[in-house]
Amino acid sequence: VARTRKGLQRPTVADVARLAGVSAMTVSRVVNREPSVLSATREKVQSAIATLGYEPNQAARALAGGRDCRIALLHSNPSSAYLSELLMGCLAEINASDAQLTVEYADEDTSARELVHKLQAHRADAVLLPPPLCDNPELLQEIHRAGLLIAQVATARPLPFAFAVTIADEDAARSMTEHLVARGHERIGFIGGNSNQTASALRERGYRLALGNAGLPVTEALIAQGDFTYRSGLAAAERLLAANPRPTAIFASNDDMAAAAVMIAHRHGLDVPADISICGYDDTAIATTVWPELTTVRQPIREMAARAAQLLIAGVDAHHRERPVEFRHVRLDYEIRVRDSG
Amino acid sequence: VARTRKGLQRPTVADVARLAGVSAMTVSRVVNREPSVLSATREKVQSAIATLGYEPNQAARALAGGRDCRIALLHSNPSSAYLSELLMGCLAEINASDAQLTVEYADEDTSARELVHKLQAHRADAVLLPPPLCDNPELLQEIHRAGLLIAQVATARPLPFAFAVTIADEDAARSMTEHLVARGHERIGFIGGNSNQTASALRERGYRLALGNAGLPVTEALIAQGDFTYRSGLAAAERLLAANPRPTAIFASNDDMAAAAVMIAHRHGLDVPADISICGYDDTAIATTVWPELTTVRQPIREMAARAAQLLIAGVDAHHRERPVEFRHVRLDYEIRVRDSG
DNA sequence: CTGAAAGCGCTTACAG
DNA sequence: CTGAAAGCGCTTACAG
Repeated sequence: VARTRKGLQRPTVADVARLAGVSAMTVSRVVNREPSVLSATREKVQSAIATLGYEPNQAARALAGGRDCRIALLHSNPSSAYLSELLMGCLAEINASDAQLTVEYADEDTSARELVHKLQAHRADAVLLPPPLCDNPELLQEIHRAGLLIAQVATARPLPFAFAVTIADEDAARSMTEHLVARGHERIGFIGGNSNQTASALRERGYRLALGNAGLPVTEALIAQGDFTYRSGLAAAERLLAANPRPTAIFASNDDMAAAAVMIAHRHGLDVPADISICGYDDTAIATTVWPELTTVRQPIREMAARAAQLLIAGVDAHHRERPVEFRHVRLDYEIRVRDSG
Repeated sequence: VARTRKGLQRPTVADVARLAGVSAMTVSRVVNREPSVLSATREKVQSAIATLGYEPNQAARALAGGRDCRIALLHSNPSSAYLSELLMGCLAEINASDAQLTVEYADEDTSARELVHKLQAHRADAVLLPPPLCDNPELLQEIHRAGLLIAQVATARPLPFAFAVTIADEDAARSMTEHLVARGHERIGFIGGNSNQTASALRERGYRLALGNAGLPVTEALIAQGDFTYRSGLAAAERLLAANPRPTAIFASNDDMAAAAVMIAHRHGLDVPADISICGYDDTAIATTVWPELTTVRQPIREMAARAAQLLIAGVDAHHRERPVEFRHVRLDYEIRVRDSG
């Protein structure tokens, strides 16, 4: 005869079982979507769940199930817009299961060893890596050797021993360039991203491809190197505007650099987009806070993070049950978001 | 004789108890820092914990303790920099305890009722509210009536039935203005924040106070209204620069508007800070991504969120144990960060 | 396809 | 100040 230790009791499996006229086991099976339940039984249970407003107790599930999944989000310093999207995506997925999220910061000069130690100190089972960390082979190796599961987000070089969630960067960059071509631009500048991220090369390749397909020349004076920071976009845009004749459009490899290009254009007395079109990449918050708002490639960062977290959680579970882990590489859709800047 | 269901067993209270020669209960007491344990006993236990590398299982604690603390971060749309700081602060604190974090978005026109329903659907026990939601009396009332605990972050109007974590906004704004005065500025423009946030008025008051203290006139033409968005900063800065004579410094009520002011200054061909000094407020990521980097008031958003989460967790626990909840209002320190913009 | 029993690792409520 | 017992709400492993 159980005594009540808590004030406001929530319904439990036992309550649901009683109401549905089945055992607790069966309730558990329905909740966990096991296929072996007769649909008649399933329905009785589901209606009992609905009428009681039953919600499984995650702590009990974790304890009984012997799971305990901690996933770490390891970031160096993506823009805060990127980071908050990553966080929101992870949290949504993590809350649905009974996992825990920890966030770790990786300094430029933190060694792979140190990072792995930090992860282990926090008892992480798996690690979600956004760029540029997802492209650091040494770090990936070290984490893998430590027995942690890995999910690479937005990498161009998915590893055979890691999950990966990407978009088709080359296609996206090609589409964006084609959009500018379709608007009549023939001198289209390009600001490249940091070469330590594999996606950078893909974006440039897409740009070059589109020009080639359109029969336009690829002019090296119209290609400037940036490193994804606003600051680098400033310098790169200056260089591009110094070209003679100057470009009538600039496609930057991310929104921060595109925003910087807008600023430089304004300082040169140019109207955007009347005098020059400027497009970005990512569709982070800055794309809609600057004026004019940026035409950009929407990369579904939040969804990508959610998917990555989901893969990791399932992977940890499989690992736990000593089942083989299948490292899937998932590709999500991008979108061209046309706004006022070009 | 327990059979092993898991592969890699971590040490449990039983293991620690055995090694320390005490009961599991005593281990639990030590872990929970109960004062009633003899220090000799405590030390034996602690050394056993250390040698085994014991870490309590949060799921088991939550289950046995009958707790189950869910805290919701309810945001409308602070800048993503602000949001990611909030998230990081919450996560740090939440992970330390066995709470869960859910993030909810509140649209402009979501009614207080709907929001409360959403919170209840997610079984939130407590809500952390950043501006401007923390200043919405109707929403606060409704949440309170629903029996959820509230923590207001960065409000100027802490409620008697809510936790609050703030900085001294008026003092901070006064200090920043004094800094500009000390640099010899006599015509200092001000860009105000959205009047739906109580902190906005405090910042303006600090600005006016500093001018008064310095014997400088308060010129209404040098005060422009913004709403904390980059866009509004653009317009406000234009207005200020139209004043004759124009200001030699502008103090904006947040970094986004300060960054916008920098952009407008540049468009007017003005050098920052040679021709005009520009200062911000918050010290979010944009302060160091724009060029020149912004002199600003550092508001420790992450720490504020962490503290708020901590108060909420303790509050939920107290509530659970039917102990009285004491609504503390905590004030953290701000800092003037002098950089290149002014 | 469904169920009775045992156990996950901790804490509560009692004793002493 | 410390401990033996029971229980938190669920799932595993085994039967049938």
